[in-house]
Amino acid sequence: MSDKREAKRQDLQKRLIRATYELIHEHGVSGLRARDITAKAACALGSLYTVFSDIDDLIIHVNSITLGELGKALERAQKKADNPAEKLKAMAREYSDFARRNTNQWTALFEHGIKPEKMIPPWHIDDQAVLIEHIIEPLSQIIPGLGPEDLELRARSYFAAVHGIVSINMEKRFVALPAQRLQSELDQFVETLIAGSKALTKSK
Amino acid sequence: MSDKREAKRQDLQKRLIRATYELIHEHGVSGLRARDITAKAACALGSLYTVFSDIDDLIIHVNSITLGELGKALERAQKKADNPAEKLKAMAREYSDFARRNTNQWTALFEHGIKPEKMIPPWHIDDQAVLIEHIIEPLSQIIPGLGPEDLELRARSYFAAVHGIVSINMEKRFVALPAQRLQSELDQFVETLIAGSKALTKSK
DNA sequence: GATAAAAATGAACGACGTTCATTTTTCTGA
DNA sequence: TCAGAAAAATGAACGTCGTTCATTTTTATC
Repeated sequence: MSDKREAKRQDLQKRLIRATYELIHEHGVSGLRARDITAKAACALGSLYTVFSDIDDLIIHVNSITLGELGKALERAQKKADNPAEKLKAMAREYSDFARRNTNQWTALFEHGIKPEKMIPPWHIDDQAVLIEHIIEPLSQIIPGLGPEDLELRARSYFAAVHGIVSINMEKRFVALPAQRLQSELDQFVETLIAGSKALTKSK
Repeated sequence: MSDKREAKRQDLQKRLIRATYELIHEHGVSGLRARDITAKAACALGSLYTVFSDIDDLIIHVNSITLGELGKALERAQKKADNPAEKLKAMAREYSDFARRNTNQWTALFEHGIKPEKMIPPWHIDDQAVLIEHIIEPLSQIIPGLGPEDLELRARSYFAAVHGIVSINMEKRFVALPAQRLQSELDQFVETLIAGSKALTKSK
């Protein structure tokens, strides 16, 4: 058996990621401490650095898990609806709901101040595709005749717009809308976007 | 003269804010150190805490200055255009340009992870009104017959949407669009929003 | 099972924000 | 004008934290 080492290594990784996930879930990313993580993972302080380069590295792994969960939630929401416009509205609603249900994880994912000097690993950037991929198909039905790369760009912008509305309501800046009000505002917003898209493609 | 104390106090405040402003402008908020601030302000380390409660307190003051600058920029952009739709587009463009020109300040303003436990002072929340106030009037011409509070909410959402698009392009998440491409995407986006607003108000 | 290689450990380091005992400056009133 | 009180400035010291590293423990090889 030559892979007991690898097995232990992977187990340690898993325990550290799980511990970080739980600490972020419960207490948020801002109070995250290396000593708490290693205590929860039942390993020594230094062990963290034999498996991850950084605490940020660990946070990024948790963020990828969060992206996976968010992707599943968006996919489910979209599958329930049966026409493109309803799919987009359902996803916007689910996005805001997910942020409300998992505020700490969501904050870690989007508001964790990245140190500008070091790069985000490519695999994590790939994991962010879930934010957009379920938008593309319904959008293509609403705006037919758009090339694949224009379509993806448009999907990005629409995601970013919804994200902006949700995130401004999650932060303390401005007054936070009650959940009910935010949802109707989002509905209205997506409808406006769809109506505008249709109007402009027709006139062109 | 009984106010020499007050004068010195205010001078110290000004020097600390100016020093923080310059350090953020040059090196960004992430590398900000109390020792650098006080060195630049030519005072002792401890003096910072006789005038501000925190480094965060100081950052908030700088953020309010940035909001003022941003507000002026948006106002100028809006004044140059001569119809509501062009005003909104000009402001979206200027918003993205401002973020590009003053990336470090902009990041400090919007992405500085706020410690969730302590409150943002009311005067700083008030200062954020500049982000919205120049949107309201043009928007009211595009969507007539909307009550003042609905109008303000709508303006907030539209600002947040543009902010979302800009901020996703400023961060490393997803690929950053070239400035040119972002501007045309923003133009397109604002036009879509306007067309959609008009279409929906007409049909209702 | 002896030896070498790899990994785990936690004490120690360095950087930082904040505090606090001490010194310096300012104010008061005779 | 000056003595004494009040306020403010000072920077050394403290505590917390992320990260490193010499040492110990575990695993692989023959």
